[in-house]
Amino acid sequence: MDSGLATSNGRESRRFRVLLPLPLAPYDYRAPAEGIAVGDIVRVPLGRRQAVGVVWDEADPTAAGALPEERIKDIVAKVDVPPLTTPLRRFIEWVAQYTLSPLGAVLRMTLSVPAALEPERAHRGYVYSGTPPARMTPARARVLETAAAGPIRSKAALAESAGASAAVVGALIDQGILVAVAMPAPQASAIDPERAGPQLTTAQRTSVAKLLGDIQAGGFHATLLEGVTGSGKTEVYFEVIAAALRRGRQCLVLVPEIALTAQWLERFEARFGARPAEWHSDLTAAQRRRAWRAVADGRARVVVGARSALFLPFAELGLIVVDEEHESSYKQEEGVIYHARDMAVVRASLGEISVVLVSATPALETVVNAASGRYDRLDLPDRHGTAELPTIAAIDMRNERLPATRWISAPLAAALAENLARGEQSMLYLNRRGYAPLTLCRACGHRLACPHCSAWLVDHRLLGMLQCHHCGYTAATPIECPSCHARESFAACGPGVERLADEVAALLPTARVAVAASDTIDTPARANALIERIVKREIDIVIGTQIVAKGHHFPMLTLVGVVDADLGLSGGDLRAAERTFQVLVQVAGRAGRALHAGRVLVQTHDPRHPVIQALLAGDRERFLAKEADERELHQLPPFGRLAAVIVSGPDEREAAAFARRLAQVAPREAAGVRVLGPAPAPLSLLRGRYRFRLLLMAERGIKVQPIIADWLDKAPLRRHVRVQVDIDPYSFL
DNA sequence: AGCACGCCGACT
DNA sequence: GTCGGCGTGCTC
Repeated sequence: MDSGLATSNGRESRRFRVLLPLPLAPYDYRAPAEGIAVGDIVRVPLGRRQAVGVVWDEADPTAAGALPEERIKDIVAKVDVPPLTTPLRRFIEWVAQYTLSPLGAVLRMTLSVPAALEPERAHRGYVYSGTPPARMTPARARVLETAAAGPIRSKAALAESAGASAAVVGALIDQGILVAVAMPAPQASAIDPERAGPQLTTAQRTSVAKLLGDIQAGGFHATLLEGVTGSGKTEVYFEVIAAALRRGRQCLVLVPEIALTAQWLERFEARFGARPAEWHSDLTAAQRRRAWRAVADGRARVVVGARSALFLPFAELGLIVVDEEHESSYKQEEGVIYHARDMAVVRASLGEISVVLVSATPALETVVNAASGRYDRLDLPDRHGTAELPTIAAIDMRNERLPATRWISAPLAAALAENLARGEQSMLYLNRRGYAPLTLCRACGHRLACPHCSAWLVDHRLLGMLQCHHCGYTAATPIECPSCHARESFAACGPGVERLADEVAALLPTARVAVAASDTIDTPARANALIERIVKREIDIVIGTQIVAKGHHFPMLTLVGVVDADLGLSGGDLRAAERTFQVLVQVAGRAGRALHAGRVLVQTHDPRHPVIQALLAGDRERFLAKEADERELHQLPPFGRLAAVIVSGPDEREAAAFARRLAQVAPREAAGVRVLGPAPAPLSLLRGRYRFRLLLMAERGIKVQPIIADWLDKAPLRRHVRVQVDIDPYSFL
């Protein structure tokens, strides 16, 4: 097609659709006949400002509704960054249509670092010109000495190593005593795939051979790599990474929680001689900028990152690994709502590359996909020979009759005491942060709730405040009851890990106790420090939330107590049983193996529950089979499709009215689709917005996105009311 | 997302 | 009389 146009200056030009990282459709811009291509990142005028966008495709100026030439503006400039690859652009389109999000909103996840698109500031170092300053001071002397002697340093580094302020260095620069020279960009340490890997077991070699075959053959391959902790899954996928690197491709390793990857990074460095690039929310602005650019221009050969790393602009991605693929933190719950594991498979498919899903307890969806042949499946048996699972026993809490302020049963307390006497370590697992999940007034029964959410405020005594776990609202504990004004009338209800620590201290005063929850173990350094203390046996009892469930194995940890196995089994979440089973298996896996047999005690009010039964029997296959039957019977994922439509607004009645309006125009059942609701969402008030949920259930083969799009078109939005679509919802909160 | 325009309350 | 609150609408 000839899209050449005559412009005012008589030269040929072309018209492109440019996608901006905004919730807008692509806009048309004019470009010179040469020099701009699809995929390029460009700066364009937008209103009275400029924006950066991506040349998405060629525009057709003759199409119906096309803007007249005089309304089209010129592309200002090409940004000096490699263009987005075709697979990435197709991926962005795919995610947008799948999640029913505006294309630009998805692009925004790729162009997430505006600063990385600015021209790279030359790294400048400063050297001594040889001319001493008119006035010499001790600080100046130190700076000049440092500048003359050592390697070329930046302004900040010079000040730091000379023990002078930046102002001293700045003055010397201004006077021309120190002169700027270009510094070579800091060289990324080279990841070396040729270093010798560890000796592999026969089972590992078999798995490696299959995965290397996929890499060599090229094209899309999805593989589930399954095996318990210690079976050597990581070594297997490290070999696959090495193979992809040798073929000149970049690799992406997705991990659920970056705070816990310290050990992983060490293992990676031991294998490849250098660290991978990291991508997660805790990066500083400068780190983020550097990482984005390194990924885009191909210097970052391996990236380990949280789910958002999936949208990074890889220049030549050749392999994706999704570690702990069953983890629910792969589900993004805000903005563009997506599941990073599933989108990783899509990304691999569009890029025609391999994806490896890794887990000791794979998600039911993944197991079903493997069984149906969509994914290949590799199994690693326990490398320690016979799978020596710890002995698991249930404690029936209905027989224990504990007072309302105690949660550790007599048998568990006895086991803890015994372990302490033997000098062995124990772990208590309770998935509840803080001291107590609820605070109420003894005088009038008033419960302290979050003003913005329908949730109780959690008492955090270590932080000395009340906190809402849904919106982060914090408040001091009031002195008097806001309802009846009684003083000192508050009672803490229920246990959190902090309160459990008090109970342990009362039961076993000599025990050294550590509490591990995401609010105290929030950085890799802190996680490391705790692990160190446990390994050095400075701690007798670790009390933790699910952050203790995975990762390190402690040989002297021989007892795990699951304080409340029923927590999480209730609550109407279709994956509750599955998740509880997974975390219980992982927690149980912490219990020692080497010299000492591990023991797991599970406190439950429902020892007959299939999850508890399957856990006691150590029979995951049976559990999964039962769970699959159950879901198939009810046409639930992965045997049917679900989508949630969440209506929210600051006015409860307006939001409810709109939700009812949506229900009135809901698609008919005849299409193989059913709509339930609206019902108040389980967190009916979140961050000051009232929320109502409609649930769409469809048969497996039905494409729900066009149905939902048509549906939402029938009910024009009212102001202040917002509609969110969650395809394949996980959390029902 | 910005950034304008626009229409109602407390102040140099 | 203005400064400024954020509601509404537009950007090729």
